[in-house]
Amino acid sequence: MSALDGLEVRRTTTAQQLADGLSERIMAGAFGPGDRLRESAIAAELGVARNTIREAVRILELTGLVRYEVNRGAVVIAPTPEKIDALYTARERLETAAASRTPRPEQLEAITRAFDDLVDATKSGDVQDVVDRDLAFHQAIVAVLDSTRLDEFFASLTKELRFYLTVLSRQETPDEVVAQHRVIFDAIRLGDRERAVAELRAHVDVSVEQLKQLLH
Amino acid sequence: MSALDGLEVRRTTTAQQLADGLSERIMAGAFGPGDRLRESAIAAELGVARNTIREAVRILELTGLVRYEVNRGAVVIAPTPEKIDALYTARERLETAAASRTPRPEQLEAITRAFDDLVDATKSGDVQDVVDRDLAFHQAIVAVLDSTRLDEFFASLTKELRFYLTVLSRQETPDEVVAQHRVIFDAIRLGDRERAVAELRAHVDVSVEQLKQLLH
DNA sequence: GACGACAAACTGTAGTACAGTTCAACTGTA
DNA sequence: TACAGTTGAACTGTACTACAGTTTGTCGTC
Repeated sequence: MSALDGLEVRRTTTAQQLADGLSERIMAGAFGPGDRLRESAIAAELGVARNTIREAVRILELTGLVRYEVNRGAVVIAPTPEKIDALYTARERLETAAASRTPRPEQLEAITRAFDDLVDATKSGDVQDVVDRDLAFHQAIVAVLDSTRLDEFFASLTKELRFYLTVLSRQETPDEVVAQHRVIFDAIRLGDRERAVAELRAHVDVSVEQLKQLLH
Repeated sequence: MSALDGLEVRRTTTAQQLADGLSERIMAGAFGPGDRLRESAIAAELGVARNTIREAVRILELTGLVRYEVNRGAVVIAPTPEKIDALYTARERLETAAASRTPRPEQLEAITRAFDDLVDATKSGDVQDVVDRDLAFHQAIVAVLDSTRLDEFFASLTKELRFYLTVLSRQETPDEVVAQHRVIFDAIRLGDRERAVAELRAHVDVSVEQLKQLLH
């Protein structure tokens, strides 16, 4: 332990900080799906140059939260049934692939912790927290694949999904959430991979249908 | 069929075109791994403004070919043993997940076509072409997962990989290439999923070792 | 040969300018 | 009233200039 542990200079650019900040705001719903990010307005409000904002938004594009349209600038992504399907299909493939593997002890522990956290969260009743724990549980499952690249990719899917969930403010009873995840968790814990895969598949099917209904 | 089919206006920005062009050059080896992309030099040479180049490079970042370092600008990604491992692990997980599924007839046809193309390419002796067909074959396998998002993700891995392969100009006899892929293809064609998975795994192992040796 | 000062090259950011595009409000017409 | 065409404000895409702060290579010194 050095005396300088934790000390760190501000090794980041203005554009990066802006991107992080904007990302947060978008996730919190400050900009709705389909909204345009107007460069001059943001630049003026935050007191930075327009090209810096432009760069920040390009960084934001990396995370998938906005996309560029020619002559319209950055637009916050909006959920469509097709996008929801594509998102959940990818999730389902990754999670079932993970569930077909035998987790290492520490991976099983991580999944167990994630499940316990989820149960706790449902008791507290904080909807946003439940969503986060829910997604964290699934991330822990994917981690069994032992691939950082896939972890990252899944995290980006999760980020998109979390955004959709936020803006759609899904309503689900905590008991349902726990029940659905418990069967998955039990199957994994008991090493019943076939059932884990089947339950995951069913869980994803239910979720995608619920979500698509919210879009009317 | 409309009378205007295929008619399209040039709906793209300068920055996007620059990004495409730069991507091509990098892939072709005009910039080696670890090289910096100097903004003013490129801007001057191409007769565009520096901020346009900056934007183009941010777009490039999306494809994963370069990454930004604070105060050093854009740097072409360089292969390290860890990166190679991470790349191949992700590939292996996706491909084996795909190989555990039963392909639909048209997917099997696509795989067959890809394999035939690969065989043809080895006969012609064009190394770059062989690499392309090789990767296309694997992409066809991943397509069995039926997920556009995963297809895209795999394509991005492929792009990185192809770049590494190009700069390392791997040498392998065409016969070896065909033989390795034939066992995989045969297993898939015959519906022997277990063997397909095993052969894919072995193939990836061999490739990653070869590639890591090239890095010394 | 290691060290440190110095200079050159470059990035990060600000700010201004302007042509071209989008979009919504307005206008005239059937 | 419905609709086509026009107009103008708002905004994007791009260029150019400027400068502080950082990195890096070089050169002289110990």
